[in-house]
Amino acid sequence: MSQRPVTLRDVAEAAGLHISTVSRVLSPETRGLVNEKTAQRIDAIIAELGYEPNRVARGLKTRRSMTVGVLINDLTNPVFPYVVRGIEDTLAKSGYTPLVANTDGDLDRQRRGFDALASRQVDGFILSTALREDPLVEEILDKGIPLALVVRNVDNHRAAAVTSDERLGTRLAVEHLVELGHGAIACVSGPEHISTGAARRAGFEEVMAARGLRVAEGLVRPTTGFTIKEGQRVMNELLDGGPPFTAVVAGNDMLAIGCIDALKARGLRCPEDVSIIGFNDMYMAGRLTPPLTTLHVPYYDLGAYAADLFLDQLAGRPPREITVVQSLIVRESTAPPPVRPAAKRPKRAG
Amino acid sequence: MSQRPVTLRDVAEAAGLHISTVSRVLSPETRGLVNEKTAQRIDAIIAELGYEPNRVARGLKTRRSMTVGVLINDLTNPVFPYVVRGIEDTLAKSGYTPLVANTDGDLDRQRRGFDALASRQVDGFILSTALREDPLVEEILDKGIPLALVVRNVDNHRAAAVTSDERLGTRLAVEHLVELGHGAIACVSGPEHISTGAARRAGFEEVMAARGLRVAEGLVRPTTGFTIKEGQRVMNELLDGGPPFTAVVAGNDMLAIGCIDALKARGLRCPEDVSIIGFNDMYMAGRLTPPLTTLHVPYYDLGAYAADLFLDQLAGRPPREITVVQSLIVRESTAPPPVRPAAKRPKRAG
DNA sequence: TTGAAAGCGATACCAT
DNA sequence: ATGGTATCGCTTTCAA
Repeated sequence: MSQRPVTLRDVAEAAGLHISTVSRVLSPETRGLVNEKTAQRIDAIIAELGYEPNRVARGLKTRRSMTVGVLINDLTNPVFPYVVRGIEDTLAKSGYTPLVANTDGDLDRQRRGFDALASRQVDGFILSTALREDPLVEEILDKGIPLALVVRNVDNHRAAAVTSDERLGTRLAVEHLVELGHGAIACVSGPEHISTGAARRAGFEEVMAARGLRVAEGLVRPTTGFTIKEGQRVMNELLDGGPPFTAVVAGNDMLAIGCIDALKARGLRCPEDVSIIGFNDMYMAGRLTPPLTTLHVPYYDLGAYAADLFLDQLAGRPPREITVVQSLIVRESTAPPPVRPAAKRPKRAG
Repeated sequence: MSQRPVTLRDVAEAAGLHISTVSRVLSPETRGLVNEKTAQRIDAIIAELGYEPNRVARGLKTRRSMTVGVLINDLTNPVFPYVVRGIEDTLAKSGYTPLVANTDGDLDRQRRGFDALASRQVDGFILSTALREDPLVEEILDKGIPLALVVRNVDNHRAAAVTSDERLGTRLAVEHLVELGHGAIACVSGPEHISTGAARRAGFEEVMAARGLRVAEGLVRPTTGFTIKEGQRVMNELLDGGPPFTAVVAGNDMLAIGCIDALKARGLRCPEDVSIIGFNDMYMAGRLTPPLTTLHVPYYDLGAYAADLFLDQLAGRPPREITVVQSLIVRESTAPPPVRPAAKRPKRAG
């Protein structure tokens, strides 16, 4: 800001009152202490002068910055902006502002982001970056700093967290495929050190077992990241060497896209030869080729609830966990299996 | 933060020195004033105690919060996260942190966002929300607050701004279509009160004129928003009543998608019946059906440059403008025109 | 080279 | 109901 902004002192002088009286008017809790008439007079002067409280100065005294540090893996991954919006909108209702930093899933960047935000005196953190075992989460918890996890959870469940029901999602996914007639289903499941990856894989195995469906050795393939490239790589492995299958449950939409790419590269078609189902229902998923069948995850709500959990802790309430439902969105990447079981490891097309 | 954090005073006491000496060590400019030996001793103690400066307190004194308010139309629009990342990465190098708020293109929300950030003592603003005539921009400028515009510019060019070369983009778009053999080209151009919308429309008309191509009355259609819905609406109008055309330059990818939707709804095909080209090369544009021919805009760079311009002003340098190039990405939504000129307003399919 | 003290803008406790 | 004053954590000018 450039022009010297108007301060409490300016208002006090204009009102011919002491600065502390003016201060009292500002806060709802203390406003009752001052004569209603003078209070209103001060209100008028504040409006006239266009006074805006300096929240930084206030924070220095109250030890509350009214800001929340938000660490996000990657804002350019289209699901996270929804999380951030949910956080932002909910926080705003309580006068809080999120400070968002990207980590790129990089520990160094995460550290720097954390430090930068901490030195800005954020009142706590919301993280979408948790690993199943996460030193940063432990550190924050140990320091007694308010924390809410969103999307990804830690294994020890020490922290407040909002996640979506992966069990439900995988069940819906598998049942959908089974209903279409699939029996040999593969799982390209995402990183094992991240709760969503592990939960989707575990859920898959559980549900398959519960339905009495055998999962052939080698049909469950974790990846090293939720990326198109990993989807391609693992799908190629599956097609090259694994047992036959007619459908795959992918750990998220990016992996699903990668799987489809790998299929296409060999002249195989989705869903005619192999059905593929993803997770996230990410932006434009319904407009891809083919439109993706996927599990919708309400990311905005995840963010909103995470903000709630965060605010809860500031109010002294104990941490708790919230789980939101996933819902199946059937589009065109899934269909009945081919009559002659597909994906019989054809040689590379051409 | 919960545990009482270690302060400068703690460090000073531990060192048996005065707080101001310790303070001097912290800042590169004043560090020279203190005995190198004691400076190093203080460094050690700082490390040992895990002292982190309280930037809020520092800001109160220096009147620099080292934060920048960033107002974004809509973070869930996949181009803006790239802008934000560019801003964030560049700002970080100078120790600045962006505070991001969404406006939803809503004036009220914009005001609230601005106020919230201003009261947090941001050192200035970066806006992606500018209208061609924008009261908020004027206000910020009039107050002498550092400001950089990104993506969208104001007509009076008073502010520092980073935009992409719409003229170049439209030229590339039109030339591409002309080379394919199109002559009757429509323009679904986006809102006129936003610089990108207006510039793309103006560029279109200019380039068409320069190539000696007549644009039939009614083939240039501004929209009220950069949305799929608007694309559909206007494309329907075009197909219902306008003169014949074989291609359309859409104001952005969302509009292009809407156009394609409208086409499909009538049993018309893109690109066989009508070629469509968009702007932005947004996330997944290459994986839509059909993959979109579009103008790539380097949004990350736009954000990075905007941060540079912002920092420039803090350093007292005068505002300037930067323009970055757009590049044509040819995919599958454009093709030679049909032999029998398409889009002859067929009755609604069915 | 280091110490002392004022002050950034606000809050909150103690007095009156 | 209002005023006075210390203080939050740090920077910075002035002294020593």
